Amino acid sequence: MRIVVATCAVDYTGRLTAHLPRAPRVLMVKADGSVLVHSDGGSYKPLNWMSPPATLKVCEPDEAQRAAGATQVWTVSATKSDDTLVVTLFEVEQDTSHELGVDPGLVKDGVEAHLQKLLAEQVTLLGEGHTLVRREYPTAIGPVDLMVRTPADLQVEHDGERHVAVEIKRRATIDAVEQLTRYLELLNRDPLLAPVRGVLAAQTIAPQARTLAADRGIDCLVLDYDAMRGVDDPTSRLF
Amino acid sequence: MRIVVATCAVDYTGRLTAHLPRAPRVLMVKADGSVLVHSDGGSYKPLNWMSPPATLKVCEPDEAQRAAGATQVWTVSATKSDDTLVVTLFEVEQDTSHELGVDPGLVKDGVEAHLQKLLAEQVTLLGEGHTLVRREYPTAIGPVDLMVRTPADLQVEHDGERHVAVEIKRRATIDAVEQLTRYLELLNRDPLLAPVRGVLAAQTIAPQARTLAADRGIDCLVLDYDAMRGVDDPTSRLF
DNA sequence: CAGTAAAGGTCGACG
DNA sequence: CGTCGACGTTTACTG
Repeated sequence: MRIVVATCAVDYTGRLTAHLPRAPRVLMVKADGSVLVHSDGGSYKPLNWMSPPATLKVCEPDEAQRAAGATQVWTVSATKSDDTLVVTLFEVEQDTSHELGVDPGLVKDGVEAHLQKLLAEQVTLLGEGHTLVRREYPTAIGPVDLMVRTPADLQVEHDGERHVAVEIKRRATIDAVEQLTRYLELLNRDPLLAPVRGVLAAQTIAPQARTLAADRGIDCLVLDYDAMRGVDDPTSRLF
Repeated sequence: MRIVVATCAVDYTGRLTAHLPRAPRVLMVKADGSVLVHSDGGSYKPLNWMSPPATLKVCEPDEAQRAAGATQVWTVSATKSDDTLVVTLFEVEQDTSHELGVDPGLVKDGVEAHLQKLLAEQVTLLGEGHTLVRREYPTAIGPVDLMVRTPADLQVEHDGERHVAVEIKRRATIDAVEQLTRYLELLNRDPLLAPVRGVLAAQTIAPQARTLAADRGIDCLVLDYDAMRGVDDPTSRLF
């Protein structure tokens, strides 16, 4: 990993063209040749970058560039496409290299997977007496997030419904409704399951998704992640 | 901007929980308190990060952490949420700070999209007094790049024309003329818009396209990308 | 390797 | 300020 702090101008050509005027910035060159151009603000996304795999070639500035004060010109080329990033360096404040080695990697606990696990444990959020059949219930077109059994005493109320198929999202959009619709069509052909009700469960549900769901007879369930996590284990989430 | 190269372990708690085991990494602390944790591979996305606005608090390591070799503990807290990033530092190889100032900002966009944006801002290139109705003006068959209003005093000159529909291309071919023709046919049925003039705007216009456009009563406008970009920000182009 | 869904998405436009 | 949609999306997973 090479870290350069310098005044620079950057030009990117690829899917689009982009230009960064001359200003002080931080450049990171990773072991695979990828390059990141960061400023002192914004979020984690660099102002400009080159994705790996890529190769960096350092050139001497030409006459005009040298006249403008340029000291180095980097040409970063993508290996698989013809994307190029040209970095013209002026005053270089720092230029250091470090051997980091391969990172052991991130251990993370996802959101949708976690919501699925929590709702599987708190399946009565779908209604008193409901019981989990299984998570990732397999169908020909993919697994349904949750398959749930409707208790006998509620089957009458719910027009004979015997099962509930649940699609879980962090943020539900129309796509989620379409997805669940496809599952329901398939599941309702299964005499061992039908009739199957559909429930779209999410932390937030887009208005259009809600409308489409209503139109399709699919129920919506808004999930309170923090509350569900709290029920799960109030002490487990200090760190 | 503070840049630290150090062996560290990272714990994130927020929408999800994530953990990075002890390893050498690069830490960037931006002026707004945001923090990026980078390894020597992957793409531009950090292994872990904290989005601005955030505050960084440096703590002394506790007994157990010190016993493990920790020298510093950073607690980065989001201002608006309760997300926290805890960075435990061990061997510190480098720790430098740099004053970068506010970045002049990125000039970016796909060429066609950029041309659209520029022409939207410099809509008087279509004629003095013209004003933008909107970009991506929606129609049943897709959005028109620009919808522009003809000033009242020019409507007479232009045979009562009230609006201009603009199709923008980097390089205009016959296809672009056909596309614009379809839009115009539709738009001219709208009593709130009609009569609508068509303008094909591009960096280069193929001779056949120019001929067909003339035949259809569509005007051609050659765009000077660099000049338009120069008007947009005359100081931004060193190269 | 390709296709698809998720992302602590991020970012910008629009109402 | 929230919502919506695109992104040089990137990333993870699955067949």
